[in-house]
Amino acid sequence: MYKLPPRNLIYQDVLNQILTLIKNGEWIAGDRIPTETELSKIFQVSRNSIREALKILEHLKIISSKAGSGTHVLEESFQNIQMLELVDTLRQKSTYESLMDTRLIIEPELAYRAALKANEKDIKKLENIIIVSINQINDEEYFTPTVGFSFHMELAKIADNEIIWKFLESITLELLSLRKVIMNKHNKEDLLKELDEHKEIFGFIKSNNPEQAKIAMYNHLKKAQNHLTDYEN
Amino acid sequence: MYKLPPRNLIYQDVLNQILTLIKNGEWIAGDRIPTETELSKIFQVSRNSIREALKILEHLKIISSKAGSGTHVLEESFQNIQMLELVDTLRQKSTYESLMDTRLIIEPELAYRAALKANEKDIKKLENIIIVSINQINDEEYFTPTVGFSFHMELAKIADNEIIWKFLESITLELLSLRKVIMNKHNKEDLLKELDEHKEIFGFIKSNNPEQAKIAMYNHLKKAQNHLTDYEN
DNA sequence: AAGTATTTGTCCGTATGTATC
DNA sequence: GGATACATACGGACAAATACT
Repeated sequence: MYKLPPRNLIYQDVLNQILTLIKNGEWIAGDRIPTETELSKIFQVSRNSIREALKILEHLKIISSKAGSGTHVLEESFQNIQMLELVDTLRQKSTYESLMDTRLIIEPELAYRAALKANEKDIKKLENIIIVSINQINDEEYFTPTVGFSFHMELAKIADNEIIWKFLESITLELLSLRKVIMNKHNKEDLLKELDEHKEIFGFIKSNNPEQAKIAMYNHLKKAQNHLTDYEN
Repeated sequence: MYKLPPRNLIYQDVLNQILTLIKNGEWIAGDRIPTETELSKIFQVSRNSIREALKILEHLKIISSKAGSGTHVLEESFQNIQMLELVDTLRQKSTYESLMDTRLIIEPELAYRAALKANEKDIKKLENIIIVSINQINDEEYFTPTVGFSFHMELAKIADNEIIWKFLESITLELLSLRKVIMNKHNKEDLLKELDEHKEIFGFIKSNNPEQAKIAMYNHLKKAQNHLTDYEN
């Protein structure tokens, strides 16, 4: 026997329909949309279901409801629908390959910038992160697949762009949630190799050599990619 | 008289409290959380208000509710909370300066890749976009601040990374919604200069010269930044 | 395997606070 | 300031899906 497809929930249906109305420009930024009671008549569902859909749209900052004055489409609705699509893409297209490729686009440039901008305090902090990593790897009591994470993130912080920093954090944490990354770091030897590459990048940052830092970062990420490919073959 | 700060909405309060419980690890992925009726007793609010909060968390893919089996914290809750924070950062930190800086990190590398990967069809498409732009600029009937948009996006498409492509789209559309970008393109002369730079980048892509394409893109974006600074002084 | 209990899904009615004219 | 229209919030009821015994 085949399973029936799960029945659509009403609030999700309403949500999608309203979203489509706004996307299609039938309800435009600034417009006041029908009242909850009117919507419940239009869609032939209860006011509760309407409200659940509206509360979601409100949280997405696409609409705004106020007692007395009704519900309006926000001026920023277009941008926030874009955000929604960005999140959808991020969820659907996140594979090991695509995420590593994304890092490959961003991180070499961040290394370049870090080599230009790093001050003494930044250098100290990076140095400390490397020392902690060494200890973590030698202290084999626990397994540490996230051992290199803080080095990459600190480097992004030095590059001094909060948007890219947060974006890279999402990308990298998503990557860590995939099993494949852990395959890449299942023995001490591999972890130490990775650490050596971090040391090399750090050296170029410390000596203010942006071009070399960038190349070293590119090669570092490429190796991780190739290393995994080896395993799979 | 001073206005009282708007009273917190109950569903938002509940939402934040539940989110905090999950962030703090008190409710962990896989856990079944209290029933709606229990929650309404715990928080001392109606079941409707609980549901409005839960529906938002469900849409964020942090929890999942099913009739009969209750509400559970999803395995991907951690990543999706990250997504939430990414969107918050994107909303809060998006200024002309930070967004242009973000493009400056990403787009030169995309130009580099485009010069490596572009096939004949891609070249044709880019060429066509430039021709359309020329016509749009000469056809002064309407003002076209988005005239350069499709060139940049097509280039990102050729670079062949959907995540970065969508990310750049969000960034760029957000940028276009800021008034400042339009200041940058208020006369025909400026638009034609911009177009010339596009032609230059295109030339390097067509002749498979990644290094030059990258440099040209970098300079192109830098000029836009500087141009605006001139206006402000 | 069948029936009962539990839990979310959906609906309705009502009272209250708030904005607008 | 009074009347009206609206969202906010509550409680109760039953249906539908799942779990449990």
